[in-house]
Amino acid sequence: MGEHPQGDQAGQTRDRILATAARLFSEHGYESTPLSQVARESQVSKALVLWHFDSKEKLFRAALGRTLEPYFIDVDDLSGLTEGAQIERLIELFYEFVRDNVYSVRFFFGLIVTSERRPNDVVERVNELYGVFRSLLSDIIASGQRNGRFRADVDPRLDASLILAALVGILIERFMHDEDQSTELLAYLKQTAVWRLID
Amino acid sequence: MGEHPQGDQAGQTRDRILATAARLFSEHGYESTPLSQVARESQVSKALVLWHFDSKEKLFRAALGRTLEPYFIDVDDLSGLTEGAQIERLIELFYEFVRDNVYSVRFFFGLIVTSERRPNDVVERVNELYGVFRSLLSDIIASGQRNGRFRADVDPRLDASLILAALVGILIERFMHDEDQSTELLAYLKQTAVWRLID
DNA sequence: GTCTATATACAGATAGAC
DNA sequence: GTCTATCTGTATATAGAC
Repeated sequence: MGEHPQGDQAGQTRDRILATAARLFSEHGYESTPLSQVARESQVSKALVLWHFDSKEKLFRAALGRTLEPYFIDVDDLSGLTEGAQIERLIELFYEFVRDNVYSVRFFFGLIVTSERRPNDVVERVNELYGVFRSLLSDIIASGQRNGRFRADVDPRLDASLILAALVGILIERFMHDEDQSTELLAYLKQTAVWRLID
Repeated sequence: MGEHPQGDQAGQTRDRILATAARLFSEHGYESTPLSQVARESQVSKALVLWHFDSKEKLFRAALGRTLEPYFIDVDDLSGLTEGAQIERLIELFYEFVRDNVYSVRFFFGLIVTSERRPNDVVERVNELYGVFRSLLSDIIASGQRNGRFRADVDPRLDASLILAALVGILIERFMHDEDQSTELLAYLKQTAVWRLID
């Protein structure tokens, strides 16, 4: 497993440090989170933190992994729905996912945007999820076109990307205004995204 | 003006420091930009930097102001165009603006997203520009509706917000993939944004 | 206005006892 | 595994000469 073999009671302390670090890095960023704070809030000494993780850099990597754990999309029962309803459902899922992970989503956005300390694995993981989502949307649109429910002159791939872009934009607006009319905008997106495909 | 009265040759050195600081803060962020680097690249001593700006915090504020200077939208000759063409032009203007200010736009995004050290004046300024843009779009759509060129069942305000959200989303995708098919997506947005209004 | 030299604080990391 | 004490580097900021 880790760098150090572990005794009977597993990595209790190590785990507590990791959880604290993940939270603090997410909230304040790498540079603004001293090891002393991680240690204090984990109720251990700095030395112990470093004994477990060797360096701040490695602690950060480990914390990233922890933060990425809940990152998956649980695509449930879309099968019974029409293409239009499937798209609406996917938009809802995306939004719910973000709502449930505001802190870390915000954190990863920060990581990517500020461009410094941008671990490839993180970017890849986020891209991967983004890709899954886009493929799903794209496939649904193409399917709708095949059985004549959607107009034939839209590009499924581009349309999927556009819906996703709009979602991300709405998300960003939420970050800026903290709690505003973004739900209204989301409802409007659901409405028009599908509606545009049908006419 | 500033805290210190200035001699004949104006604030040459002060200005050079400010420009350097604005660049470095934009590129590397506040925490990762030591005063020593600002001093070195400005070819002055650390002490002089602090003599001019009193503290790193104040230097940062001053640099923010400098970075915000080019932030305005030059809305040229939209009068001769149809509503559809006006919308396309606005989308182009937004994109060009971002392209010409990648570093600082990225920087401000980072500031807002990471939530720490988020000066109110910056957020307000960005919001202001965002608002101007949205109002313009909204007015154009409403105008198009009045003279029957656009369908009546869209909400101008929400539609404007949605277009803007999509633009921001495309921008973010650019940040993630550095140079990709975002121009293709932009073209698609221009096409569908208008096209959706006409049908 | 501009410098060198210094004060002071705190960061990450190590040594070694228990 | 966990601690206290310490090392070492570097950060912001100040003092005081020029």
